[in-house]
Amino acid sequence: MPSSDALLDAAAGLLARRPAASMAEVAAAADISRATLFRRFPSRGALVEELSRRAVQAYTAAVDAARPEEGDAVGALRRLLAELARLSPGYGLLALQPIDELVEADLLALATAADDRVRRLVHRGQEAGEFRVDVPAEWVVASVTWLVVAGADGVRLGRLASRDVGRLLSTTVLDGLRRREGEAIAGSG
Amino acid sequence: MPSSDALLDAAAGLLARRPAASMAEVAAAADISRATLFRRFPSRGALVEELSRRAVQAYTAAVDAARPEEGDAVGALRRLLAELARLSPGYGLLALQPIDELVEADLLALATAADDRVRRLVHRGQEAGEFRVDVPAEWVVASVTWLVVAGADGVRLGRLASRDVGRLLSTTVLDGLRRREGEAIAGSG
DNA sequence: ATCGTGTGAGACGCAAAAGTATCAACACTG
DNA sequence: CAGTGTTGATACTTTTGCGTCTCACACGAT
Repeated sequence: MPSSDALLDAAAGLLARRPAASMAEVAAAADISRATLFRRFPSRGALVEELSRRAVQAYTAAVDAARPEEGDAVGALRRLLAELARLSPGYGLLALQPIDELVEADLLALATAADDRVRRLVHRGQEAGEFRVDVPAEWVVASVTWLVVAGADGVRLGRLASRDVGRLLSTTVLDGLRRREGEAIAGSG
Repeated sequence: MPSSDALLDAAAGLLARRPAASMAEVAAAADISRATLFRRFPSRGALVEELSRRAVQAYTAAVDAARPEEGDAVGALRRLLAELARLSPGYGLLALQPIDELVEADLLALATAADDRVRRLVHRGQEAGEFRVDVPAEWVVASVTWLVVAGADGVRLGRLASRDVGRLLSTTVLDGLRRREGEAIAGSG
């Protein structure tokens, strides 16, 4: 009898890999019977909604924990990446992939609000001269999101050590964004 | 009556967002009737196989065009990123997401071979002293793959200009990988 | 005008999956 | 022991999607 957390973790892991998996497969992955699965979640939609909710909450919690408004922008971004790397192995943000239009409006608003805090962090760093100004904040949000997915995927496939992901995330994101003294900024050619 | 290309583009766009979409939805997205869709592809499996084939071939063609074995590693990687950025808007590699075990073995082999060429390019750059050695080639492959997805997604959502994607890809990947003279390499802390 | 081709609309059978209901087994509690 | 509650197994109905088929219509070529 796995706890509700273990059930959701197993379901997230399976559905991230195979979004079309049936409720029977989900139940098998969680080591419970199909009947019990339907007792906990009255429908498939309710299950994926709960999964989306957890993913968005984990993302929001990571942004909260990073305190993106405090200190210098480089340090704040580094804290954020560390938080995001922490939650990626296991089930991570993979459930965020199909977060297009189907999810509940309040969840979308939560995710958007967290994205906005990251955007403001980038703008703050640009105004302070820490970040290059020819990299749009939107690209930072998008690349961070998908690089977290890249890390989780690499770990899942056994091609990346999970303890390395945080460092690699920081390297890739920060080195492409940080502005160095005396370095010319390339134009858009 | 959309051409076969237009049909496949529409199908790829939909299935990348919603891998569980039904054939009826695919037909609607391509603006043809369900009957016609089945006339062109005898089964759903045949459709997704064709989609996977196209995606893998586009990826392989991009690697070919970049000539990763020629010239210095930085330039070669820059060429590769430019090629990948070119194919991303439209439908890109999104169809590669569910390339886990379901696809045909020959396609998987093709994709793996192209990945290997990229890995060798990274190793070559590391041995030549152009790239830092504390970033595993596996991370480069994974991050490039998903950053291409990030670019395509940003363009699709209207948040990124497609002509900027190539430059941003280069900035993010190369600045995190290139080794600079006189710069200390951070340990894994 | 008529033939051939491709298309959309719709109905059909079939299988798989969703969701519901029942029952027996087991654990925990007093 | 009696009572309560959760689970698994199983059978069942309903829904959904796949794949096939037929038919009518539009179109171009002859």
